[in-house]
Amino acid sequence: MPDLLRRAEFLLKILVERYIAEGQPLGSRTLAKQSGLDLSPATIRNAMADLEDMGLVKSPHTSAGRVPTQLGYRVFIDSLLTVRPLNAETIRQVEGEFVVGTDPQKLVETTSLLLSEVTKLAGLVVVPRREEQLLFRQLDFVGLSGSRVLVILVTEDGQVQNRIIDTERDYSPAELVHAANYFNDKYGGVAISEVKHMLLADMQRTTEEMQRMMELALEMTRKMFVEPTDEGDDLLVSGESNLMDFPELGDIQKLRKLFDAFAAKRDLLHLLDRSMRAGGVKIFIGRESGYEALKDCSVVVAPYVVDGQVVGTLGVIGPTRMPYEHIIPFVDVTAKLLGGALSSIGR
Amino acid sequence: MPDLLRRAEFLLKILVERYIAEGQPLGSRTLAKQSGLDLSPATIRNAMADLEDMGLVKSPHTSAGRVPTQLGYRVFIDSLLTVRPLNAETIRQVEGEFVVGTDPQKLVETTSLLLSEVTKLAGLVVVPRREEQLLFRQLDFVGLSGSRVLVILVTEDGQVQNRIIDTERDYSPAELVHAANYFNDKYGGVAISEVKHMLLADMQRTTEEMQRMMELALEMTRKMFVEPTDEGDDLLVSGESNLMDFPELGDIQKLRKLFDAFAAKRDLLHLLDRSMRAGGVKIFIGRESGYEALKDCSVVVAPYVVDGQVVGTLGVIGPTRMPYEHIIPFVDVTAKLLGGALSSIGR
DNA sequence: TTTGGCACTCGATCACCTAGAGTGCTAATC
DNA sequence: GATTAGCACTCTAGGTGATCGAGTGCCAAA
Repeated sequence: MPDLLRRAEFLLKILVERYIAEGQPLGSRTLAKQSGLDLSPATIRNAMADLEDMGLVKSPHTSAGRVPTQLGYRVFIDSLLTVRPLNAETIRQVEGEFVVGTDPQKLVETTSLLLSEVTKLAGLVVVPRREEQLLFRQLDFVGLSGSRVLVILVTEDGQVQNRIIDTERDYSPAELVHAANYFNDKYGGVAISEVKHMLLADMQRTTEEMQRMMELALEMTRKMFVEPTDEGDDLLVSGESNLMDFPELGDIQKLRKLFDAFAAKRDLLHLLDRSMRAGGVKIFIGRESGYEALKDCSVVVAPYVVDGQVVGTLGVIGPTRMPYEHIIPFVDVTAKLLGGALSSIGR
Repeated sequence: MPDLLRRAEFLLKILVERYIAEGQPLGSRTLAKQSGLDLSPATIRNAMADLEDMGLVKSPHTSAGRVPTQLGYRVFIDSLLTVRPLNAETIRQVEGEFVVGTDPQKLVETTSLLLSEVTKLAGLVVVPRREEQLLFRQLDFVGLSGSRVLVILVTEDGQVQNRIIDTERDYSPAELVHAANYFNDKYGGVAISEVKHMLLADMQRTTEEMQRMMELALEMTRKMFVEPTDEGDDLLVSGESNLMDFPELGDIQKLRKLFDAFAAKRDLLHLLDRSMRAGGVKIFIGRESGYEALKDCSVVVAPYVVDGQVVGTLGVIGPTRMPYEHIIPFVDVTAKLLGGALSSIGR
């Protein structure tokens, strides 16, 4: 009976759409009107009972109409959702934010803000620190007091990282310059992960053939590259407070959990990392994310591509009841625009 | 009647202390017991009526006892508070967090976290970007694609700032190195504000005597130094979600305003900047801060001193009803410890 | 298969009451 | 003159019960 199934689906679609728009449980009477199907409320009731049996809708209590379940949202998004293309106005406006050649850090911050401001949800951007994919460009050593040295690492895409390390003895400025030169000549343009390996290999070699310069450079860089950096990718969240406006998250306890998750970042990062592989927009509804704190939230994310490489993901987080038909295309184009703006910064 | 005044003060002290501890309005009966004064509730009632006339306490409603007003807190803090010295245990534990010679950025992040974790309030640290006080150390130019150049600025205290600028033409790597050397020789060790002035002066001079190198260095650095950086000082907030646990801030609307203030940073920065001048701990109670969003909060801040210079402030923000006797000394020593750890990083 | 009808359930709202905490005032007491 | 006991009063919190309306489930008729 594909016809009946069709109708049930159609009703589910209407129900989810209306619920997303109004936030109120839908009763059979209103649904009968909204559907435009010229069916009596009683018929709708039967259909709703079926949907409830399938686990797609549920009622908060006996006399309160139906709301979509997590599964209901899933079906809605997977096969019923009609995505609205973004209006040209918005696109143009958003494009203006992505000035090619801006400092990558700034760009990423702007993007996160943009996401949250346009959607009125919380914006997420994963800032890639994936050393594997970064190309080494140049290193600088700056001597500080007490045999400490500031190491500045520049990658091909214009990112700058710095770290203070302790060395075993004092080095003269000239020594530092020489060491940096030596290092830059040897490793310029090599992938950072590769630099690590080469470094380790060099250290294995017999020390007699090791020039003093080499030795120095090694000491400097060992801590920079080889010792574990506590920070992997970083997560940028903005507009968290937007989430306080949604009555379904109005419970302070829930909010507290959610905000703690933002502060901890770890779980969220893991979630977003998982969606790097997938091309295009990915959506986690409620518990699908696997994190208790997000059980009443949906996460809409898309990976972004820089110079042909997927380097990170971005998206938004909000209540399960969010206007997916607008959010999805918006996250999609934002990912494309950010990727575009970040590409071609290197040489 | 200094005796009567004394007693009123004493009662205010007891009242504030109990209220901070319990969070419940205090009635005359309980206060009579707690005070240990062997007075009947009726007498206490008279005294409370006086305190109310002075604007130091108020009752939320007719049958609910008294709570301190903003002014009441002020008087309490200014003249009645007995500050508890930190216990040695805590001090040692906290000292362990401040490893001298750590990357300043990391240090400041740790401090903010520490503040929020120990106090269970929100931690605040102003990260100084006051160029006036920074000494120029070294500059690097890294050529990127499309006649863009990455400028890396290192200050004497080991901070690194970087910025991408557009140049008028392509420069060769050799040119960039020369320009950097030229610049570093000329300005090394000079205060950044001074560098700005010298730069402007140099630009005024007749161009004929201007070497090509000079011209190049100028173009590079003009944007870095002279054009307004949008970011002044930066504010680091952590543990915001701690504030959600306080019933007096339980109103979602209030929280929303507060969190927006954290995100905007501007007002908070201004507030904290104001307290830089004052030596030692400064406290803003409720509306004293001048910001509507903070009307139910108190801010406890202290400036921190690096190498004899006040460079920033740090502190906590929480509900007006917070345990000042612990918070105040804790903010105080944290400021001292951070200052100490940041000192002597340069050479 | 659809529909009208009907009994039923449940939440929200309101009026109403009561208990308890605390006050302010007055008159008596130390 | 300060302190206190006593008392009438006020206000909130919490509970009860009634009512209303929305919505359901099910059955029998169309």
